[in-house]
Parts: sequence; C-alpha cells; structure tokens
Amino acid sequence: MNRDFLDGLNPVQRQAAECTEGPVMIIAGAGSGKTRVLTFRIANLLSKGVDSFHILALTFTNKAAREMKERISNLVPGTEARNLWMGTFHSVFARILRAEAGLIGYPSNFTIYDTDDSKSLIKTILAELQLDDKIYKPSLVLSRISTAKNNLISAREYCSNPEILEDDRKSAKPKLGLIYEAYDKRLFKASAMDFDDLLFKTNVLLKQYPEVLYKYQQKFRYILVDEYQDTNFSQYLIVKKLAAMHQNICVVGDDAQSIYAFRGANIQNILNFEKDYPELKTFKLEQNYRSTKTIVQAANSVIRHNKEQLKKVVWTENTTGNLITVLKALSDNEEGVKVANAIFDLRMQHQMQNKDIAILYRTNAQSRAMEEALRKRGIDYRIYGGLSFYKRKEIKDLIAYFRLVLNPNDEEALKRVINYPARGIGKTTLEKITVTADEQNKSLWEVIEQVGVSGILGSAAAQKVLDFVTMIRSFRHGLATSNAFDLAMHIAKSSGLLKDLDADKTPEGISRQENVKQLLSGIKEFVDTLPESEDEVKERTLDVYVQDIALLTDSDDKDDPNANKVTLMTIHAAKGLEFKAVFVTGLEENLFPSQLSLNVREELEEERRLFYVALTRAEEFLTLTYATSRYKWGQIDYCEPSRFLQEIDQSLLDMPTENNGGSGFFSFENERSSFGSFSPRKISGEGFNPMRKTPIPTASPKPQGSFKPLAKKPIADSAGSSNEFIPDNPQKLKVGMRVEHERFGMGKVMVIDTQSGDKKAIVLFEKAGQKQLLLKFARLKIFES
DNA sequence: CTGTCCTCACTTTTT
DNA sequence: GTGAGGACAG
Repeated sequence: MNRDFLDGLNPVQRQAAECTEGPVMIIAGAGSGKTRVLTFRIANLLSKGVDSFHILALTFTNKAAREMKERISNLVPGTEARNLWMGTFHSVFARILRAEAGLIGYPSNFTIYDTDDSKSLIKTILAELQLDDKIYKPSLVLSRISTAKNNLISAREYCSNPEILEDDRKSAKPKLGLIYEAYDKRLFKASAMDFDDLLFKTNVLLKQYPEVLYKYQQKFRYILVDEYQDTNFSQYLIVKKLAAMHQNICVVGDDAQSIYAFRGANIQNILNFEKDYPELKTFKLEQNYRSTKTIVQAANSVIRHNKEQLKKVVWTENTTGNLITVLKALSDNEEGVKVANAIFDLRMQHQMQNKDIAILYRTNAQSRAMEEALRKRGIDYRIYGGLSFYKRKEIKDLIAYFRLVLNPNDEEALKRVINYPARGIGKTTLEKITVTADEQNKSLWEVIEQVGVSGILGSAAAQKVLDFVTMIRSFRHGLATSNAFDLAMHIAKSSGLLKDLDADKTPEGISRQENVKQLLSGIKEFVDTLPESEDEVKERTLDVYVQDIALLTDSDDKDDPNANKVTLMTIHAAKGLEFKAVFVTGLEENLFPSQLSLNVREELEEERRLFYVALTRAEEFLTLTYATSRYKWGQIDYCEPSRFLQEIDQSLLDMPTENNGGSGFFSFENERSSFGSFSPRKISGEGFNPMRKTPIPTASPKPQGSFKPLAKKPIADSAGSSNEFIPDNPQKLKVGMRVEHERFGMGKVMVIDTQSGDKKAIVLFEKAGQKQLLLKFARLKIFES
C-alpha cells in the first residue's frame, strides 16, 4: 500500500512513526507535531496490513480520538480506521468492563456515576453514619477515595493499612475508611461504578482472570498512549499488563505539560518507562512548528524555573514574530474590556477571525467578566467547560429517568426522580424506604417494588409509590419495543417532566425547556445516524445512548466547528489545542499560581507547567493580562501581578507604558497570608503516600521546607519607569529606618526577621498601617537611617 | 407534604 | 454573587 504520506514528516518524526515494533517512548515538546506522529504511526501500521482490530490507542479526550480517526482514514483510505479501538481510558475500559461485567459480579448495563452522583452518595452515607459533613466534607472524602482507587487500594486494604489509618487519625478523620467501605458497598448494590472504578475494576478483572488478560493481550498487538505524562498508577498498570505479551507499546508525552497531578497523574510513569522496558527506543521531538521564536523562547524561559524536568530543548525555525504584550487593568471588568478591545484590533489590523482567537484563564469563574465585555463589544464567543450541558439540572433529571429505566438499582437516579415532578412521595416516605433497604440489604428499587405487600408504608403513600413503580416498569417495557428517541420522548411526557417545565414561564424556565428539547433532538440524531463500525451494529436503543453519557464532556459536543467564535476556556481544557492569537488572563498571585499551590514546590511547579501550556497554545500573538483588583465572592480583592510574569525573559515583553505608575510590576506584599504562607505544608496533607504500597520505586520527593528563591532579574526598564526607584539592597535595611514603599507610601521599619530564610520586615506605614513585607519583593527605598 | 425564604459556603483545574 | 440546603409556615 502507498506510504508516501510519511514524506510529510521530519526525520525524527518519521523514525518515530516507522519504528512500530517494540517499546517506544516519544518525548514531544509543545507544538512539535506529536499528534501528527501518532496519526501517521497508526496510518503506517494500517498500511502495512495490521488489522485495525489489533490496535488500541488511548487518548486524553474523546474528541481527540474522533479527530485522529478522521485523519487516519484520510491518510489510508479504504482501511477500517473506524474499527480502531480509540478513546479515553475511561470509555475504552468501560466498554471492556461491560463485555466482561459478569465475571466481577456486575450486570453489563451498570451505571457510571459522575462526580455529583458520587458526592450525593457520600452525603447519604455521612447522614446514615451520623458523621458531620463539615469535618468529612464530601468533596474531600471523595478525593481521598479517588486517590486510593487510583493507587489500587481497595476499601478493605485501606482499612487494614496501619499507616493510612494513622494518617486519618492524625487528621482527625478516623472514619474515612469506614465511609470508603460503605461507599463501595452502595455503589455495588446500585450496580454502579464511579469514574475511578472504571480503571480500578479493569485492574481487578485483568488480575483475577488471566484468561481475560490473555484475550486482550492477544487482541491489542499495538498499543499507543497519548499524553502519557497525565496517566495515573491505575492506568499505568493496565497498559503495562496489556502490552506485556507483544511489547509493542508506544507512549507519547511531555513532562513539561503534565498538569493533572492533582487528580493522581504521575510524571514518574514517564521516568519508570525506561526501567520497565530496557529495550526502549526514545525519540525526542524538539522542533516546534506552531509558534514564533518569541513565544517559544518565552515558554522556555518560564519552564527553566522548574527543578524537575527531563532535558529537552524546544526550538523553532519560525519567524521571530511580535513581542508578547502585557496588559494591566485596574479591575477584572477592565481586564475584560481591554481584551475585547485587543481582539477588535487583531481583527482590524491583522485580519484575524474570531475562531483564531482564544481567551484562557485559570478558573472557570473568571469567564464572567470576559463574557460581559465581549457581549458589549458584539464579539461572538463560545465557552467550554463551566456548567457542562450534561450537568444542568433539567438534563440530569431526564437522564436520571433513563438511567433508572436501564438500571432500576441506580440509587442516585431513583432518589432524584422518585418525587420529581412532585407526586407526593416526601422525605418521610423515602426515609422509611431507605431504612428498610438497609435492614434487608436490598436496593431501594427492590424495596419499593414490594411496598404493596411489605406494609412498611401507609396505604396512601404505598399507592403513590406503586404508581411510580408501575410507570418505570412500563418505560422499561418500551426498551425492547421502541427506539431511543420514541422512548425518550415518551418518558419525558408521561413522567410529567415536560409539563412541569412547561409551567415555568420565566426566562430561566424557558431556557430549561430548550435544553431538554436539545437533548431530545440529540437523541433523535443518534437514532437517525447509522452505526459507525462493525462492532457497533447494536440497535439504536436508549441503553446504548445513555450508557456512557457520564463520560461525555462539553468539548465532546460536536457542534458547529465552523462557527466563527472566540474560544473561552480554562487552560486545562486548552491542552492540545492551538490558536493564532491567545490571551492568558488573570496573571495574579493567588489566582495563577493558585493560592492553594503556593506552599508546596511540586504544586507550584505544576502551576508553572500550566502556564507553560498556556503560552505554547499561541501561534503568532500572545497577550498576558492581569488586574490589580478583582471581585471574589462578591467582594473586591486586591491583587499583585503573578510571579510568572517576572519569570519570562523580560526582553520578550512589551510592557504597559501608560497607567503603569512606575514599576508597580515588581512590588510585592503579603497582606493577608502573613509569614506563614511560605512554611511547609501541614502534616495532614503529606502523610497519605499511597505510592508506598505500589511496586514502583519512586523517588517521591517530600515537600521542601525552604522555598526556592524566586529568580531575581533586574527590571528591564522598557516601561520607562522612574529611575529614582532603584531598589535598595535589602541587606542595608535596619530597624528604625524611614522607608518608602511604592503602594503604601512612607513608613518606619519596626522589626527585621532574618530567621526563616526569606528576610522579612514589619513596617509601620503612616497611611496604610502596619504591614509585613518580604524584602526580596518589597523594593523598599531607604530615605534616612 | 409543599413551597418559600434565609443562610452559608463556595473557587482550582476534569475523566 | 450564586446555588444548594435547611428552617419554618401553610
């Protein structure tokens, strides 16, 4: 078959694409054509005659998988690229688990709980165990359980591990193990799995059933993993096991772009790869094809501040391009206005279109001010993330009906709809049902099915419950007789959900109706589309539609790719994407880097990698913005520019010239957090180190006690700021001196503290009162001794 | 049992 | 500023 398409690669890329046998690791710098190599590699396999059923490719999003499939079938027409096993870890292994579910005691139509379902279940359990949800915050409990699962620690192992128990006792949460156990039991009883279970149970399956492992080892003769730096231990082990037979394993990653450690991703997986496969061939893709020299250099100058990284030099032959613009605003709203204006200019002066432009931010909450400014300017935009479509209440309600119909044991779905729309089944009734279920070790559904004979409810309440049971059963009947759309529509109508929404004529109510209509027409579309691949020749029934809906995210919506709109998203969501012009907004201390990351070097380094990812999304124009004040929780919060701004090679920046009040850029003050903020993290966060349990040797660096001093570059005085404001050497500062601070004005040094590495002073200012300052940031000017 | 009003916690990032 | 959940009256 024709393999001329490989000519489109540079020599290293081509080697990486052609070296198809044996273990391969591709370290790919930002913009170095990583996806291209993966695509060509798979296309190459197909053109060599490898059957598409034998290839497994794990991507980070479903969207990435879809796009890659498309490109592959363009490169090698005629081959069944559609039959490739390609998707996220979660969706691929959900599929395998459904096929093998019986072996681990699950029905194949098990429900996948999303984060909301999991939290709600945890709340229920807390109430039953009479534990305080202020101490055992559901989100914290869930993340603890999630960490355990991602490190393959079962509830039983959790409860019998003395170190973990000791950690939990120390952090005054001794019941965590108990909650974990109850949670897992309830999931099982509901025939449900949470996100982490999809990986955990896959591991269980492959471990307990060697013949199943063998089957999939034989099937997947070629395995490829994208974004390998963001895999966790559980994922690592699945891949390792599956690849053990043929050893045709290719992982692609960039340690500099690892941004998911917070959910268990482990850079060690890259480093360990060499140990696992001594035969490994490594390819480094270092030439960047995406961005201008300026942008590449800026990104390099930032990432250099990280201690932990693989050696890699990203370079480019692209033009130098424009300087990176830095915009300062006085408020978050003004930041939005400035960005909107700049977008307007880009379109006017550089013939940019909306779709060439992205606005990136650290937290979803920041989108609000941006949206408002764009709307006022009449600039079309599309927001990704935030409140995902599938997370809206009305959507979840309808889907809960679907879920319950497919899997009546689904406890969260049942609780959600048993009294919505209101049908007189209230708290007390539900309480009785729950208690009975617990006593008899049954699911809620099993209890309500027998409510007529068990006599646990009064006759009026029992009748209402039985009516509900009858209704769900009749829906269930439709599963075999109707297609997905007809049944969905029938459910929406007969349940009374549509009527209930229809009664609400407020603008919000109307928008809810429209969302539900949109969901229904999505199902219609699903019914009308032909099956995409041979092993997908299943019926277009509702169960097929609903099964993996929890795994869908906003960016998986395949809506109007041609729409000419500015993209708004978090930096996390922007991973893997590129735009001609990028705005990175909210570059302020405590926001980016996040306040929560400041105390631990590893976490700060992750923030820095995130910044690196943000910068490298840009092809031609890059603009960095920050505001000096911002609304947080409805209150104004004053902010300092992010340290990341200082870390960029200053000669690459086009600094603000007006409105800048001298070099306010580098003044720094530690108003609210006082000295404590630079001390090492509290014990509670550090103790639980699940990696101890794992067979993988890890260097597991502890959070460091002393903080790495920030790079101190003299200011590139491009802003023409006042010459008088040269920082005095902090060493000269003594108690009693009169000093001037850029923002606080004149003051007197009261105390100097040299104890904790970072030299600090307490200064009593005439106007601003007493402040604690870190001298290396404060730039105090000495007036008289 | 239902609906409304009030309080409070909330912001990292996502499959 | 907002959304979820609790308290209370009908």
